[in-house]
Amino acid sequence: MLLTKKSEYALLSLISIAQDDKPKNVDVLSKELDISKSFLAKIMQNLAKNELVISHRGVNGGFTLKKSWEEMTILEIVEAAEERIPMVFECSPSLESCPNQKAHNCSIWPLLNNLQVKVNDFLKDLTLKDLV
Amino acid sequence: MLLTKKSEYALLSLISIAQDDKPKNVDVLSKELDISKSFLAKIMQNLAKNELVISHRGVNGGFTLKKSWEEMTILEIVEAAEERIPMVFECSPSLESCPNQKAHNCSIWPLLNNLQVKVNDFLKDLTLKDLV
DNA sequence: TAAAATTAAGACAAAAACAATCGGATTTAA
DNA sequence: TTAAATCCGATTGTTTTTGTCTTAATTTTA
Repeated sequence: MLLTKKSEYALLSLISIAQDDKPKNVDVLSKELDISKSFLAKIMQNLAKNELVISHRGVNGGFTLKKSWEEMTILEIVEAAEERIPMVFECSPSLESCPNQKAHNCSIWPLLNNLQVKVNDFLKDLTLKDLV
Repeated sequence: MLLTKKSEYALLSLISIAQDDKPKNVDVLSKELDISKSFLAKIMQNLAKNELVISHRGVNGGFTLKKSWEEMTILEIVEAAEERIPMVFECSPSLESCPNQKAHNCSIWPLLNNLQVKVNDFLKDLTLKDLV
């Protein structure tokens, strides 16, 4: 599977946060989406590290968007949530990612890389706004 | 990851088989590609079940292509090797594949499904011939 | 016909990836 | 000062991936 539940939860959470002006905390989010609270907390930490959301600690804390929704691409959301880009195959992102460095002479690397580029472009050209 | 080693091995094996007129057996293939023999044997069984190759048992046996390489799409190869279509996410192939049947009212399903269709189309429009 | 070569099939297992869970530390508003 | 909230690292359980092993079935050649 190209994406995991981390991406699903990140996208659904951001959509919910984007539609609220006050900080939204993981307790509320996890109940709203009916998902694990601690698991979501870690995902939100990654979104905060990557500057997609601002975390507000303490009482009445939670998360707010750091960028406007039309500036936030699906690719960067997924990349932050998964802590890597979504990969078609281990070697597909670049020549260097081939485990044996044989990609320059590989009969299937061009295929895999072409698809990877298409996937990246698709996710890069859509923003959070397109989902809401 | 969208694809696993099953697809990698299937594609590399078929490319090798396509370039030979005699049946090629898994012992030769696994040495040529430097991969596990029994693992490859199971993948080849799936390709045979899906009528992409013909298996020849006994002495001087092995596998030959069942269709011409320009008729064999990458999608059907991958589908046979993985025993399912490569999925963007668990729900992306269709409305029915949403575990909760909530896809018709889901804010991210259209995104996931759109990408799934793009991936399918990409793999469907390429054939084994394009790799050789 | 017998032996050798090969695929077929299924049970089993190790390793990696995925999906959480938990506990304690830190920060902040009231 | 206390309750509410995030932060962070360690750990655990489950599922998927990537094989291994064994036995059976089939085919060819000698």
